[in-house]
Amino acid sequence: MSRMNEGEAAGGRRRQIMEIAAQIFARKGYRGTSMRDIGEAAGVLGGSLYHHIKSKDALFVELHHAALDAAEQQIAAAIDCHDDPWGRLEAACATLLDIQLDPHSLTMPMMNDFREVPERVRVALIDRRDRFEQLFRSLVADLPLPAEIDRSIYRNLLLSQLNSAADWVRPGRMMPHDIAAQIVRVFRHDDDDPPPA
Amino acid sequence: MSRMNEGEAAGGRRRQIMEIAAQIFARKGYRGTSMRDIGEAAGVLGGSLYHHIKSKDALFVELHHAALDAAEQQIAAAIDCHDDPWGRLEAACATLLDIQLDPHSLTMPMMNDFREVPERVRVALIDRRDRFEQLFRSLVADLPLPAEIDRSIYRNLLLSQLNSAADWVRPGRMMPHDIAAQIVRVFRHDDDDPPPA
DNA sequence: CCTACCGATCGGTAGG
DNA sequence: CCTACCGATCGGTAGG
Repeated sequence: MSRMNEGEAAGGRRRQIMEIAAQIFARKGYRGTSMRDIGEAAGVLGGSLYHHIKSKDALFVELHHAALDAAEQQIAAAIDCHDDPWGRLEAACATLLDIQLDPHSLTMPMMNDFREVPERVRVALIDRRDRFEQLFRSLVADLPLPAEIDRSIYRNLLLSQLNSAADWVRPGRMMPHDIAAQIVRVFRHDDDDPPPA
Repeated sequence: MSRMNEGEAAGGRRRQIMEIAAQIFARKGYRGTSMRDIGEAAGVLGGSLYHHIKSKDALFVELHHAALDAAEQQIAAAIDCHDDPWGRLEAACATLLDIQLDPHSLTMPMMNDFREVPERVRVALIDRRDRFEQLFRSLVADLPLPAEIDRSIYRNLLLSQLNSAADWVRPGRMMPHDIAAQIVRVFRHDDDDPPPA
């Protein structure tokens, strides 16, 4: 029993640190977060963190990858509940917004500012994000869009929308699902009924 | 004549430094840009810049304000050429994208990452940006949108779209005006002809 | 997990 | 505009 507690404490400790780090990164950005900040929030000195992690870079990349892994799973599950292409898109948007706007989700909101991250970190982040975006590539491919809309631009517009939502949404004033519904309302254009004048 | 050259050199020197700083800030962000970086690009040591500027904070705020001033003027001029609300919106989008995507425009592209900037700087930036966004508030107010679209969300979606365009647009692959046209195509929803089934 | 420290870099200044 | 420097802070390490 005491051995389990020790093991749990050690294993849980690393995860705890990761979650704390994720929240501070999300709030203050990569450069704005010092190892001493993370240590303070975890109740230890900055140097002590290096028994659990290899470097600040590695910590950040690991967090980013874990966040996208979790997001992919949640979105895939949400999509499966719908058959129609617009319903699937709205489910994906709502799930992603849920993640981006939940302050407890210790997840990805740092997905954006690639500019303040070291070069080697940036290539790892971009590579992972590109794979993530494949999911939306197929969602957009299934939409019955009018021919004059470029699907590549359309997908980028939609994704940058979802990524930057955290910058302007006032928490509590509107639910993520309502915002997702509004986004889909704006992005919805059907090709099926061109009124034969 | 030599006195004019001296005066021009001194006045032009400050402007030259501002333009150089703007480009580096735009590329590497506030925290990622050191005064020594700016100095190097200007051909002087970092400390020497302080004869022209008061502080890094003040320099950044001044650049931000000047960029928004210029953008407001250009957009206002572009809008004046159009009478129909959608044409005015597209002209505004095209002008703003021109500015955001032009690497020579030494303008605002740092408008976003408010997170890596000191507190007092952030409030100054946000305050100025809010005034800038009034321009789009009136543009959106004039649109004949369907009733089920929330104009407040609509405006925020559009603005975050324009702000983040620089993150995904591959320079040279598509002209800013074409992208603006696509954006307006996606955002265009008319209320005028609800087909009486 | 702490103490004690490293080399590097930062924004900024004095004095010329 | 430079030299020479300041105090602060950074990521990270050795040794216990």
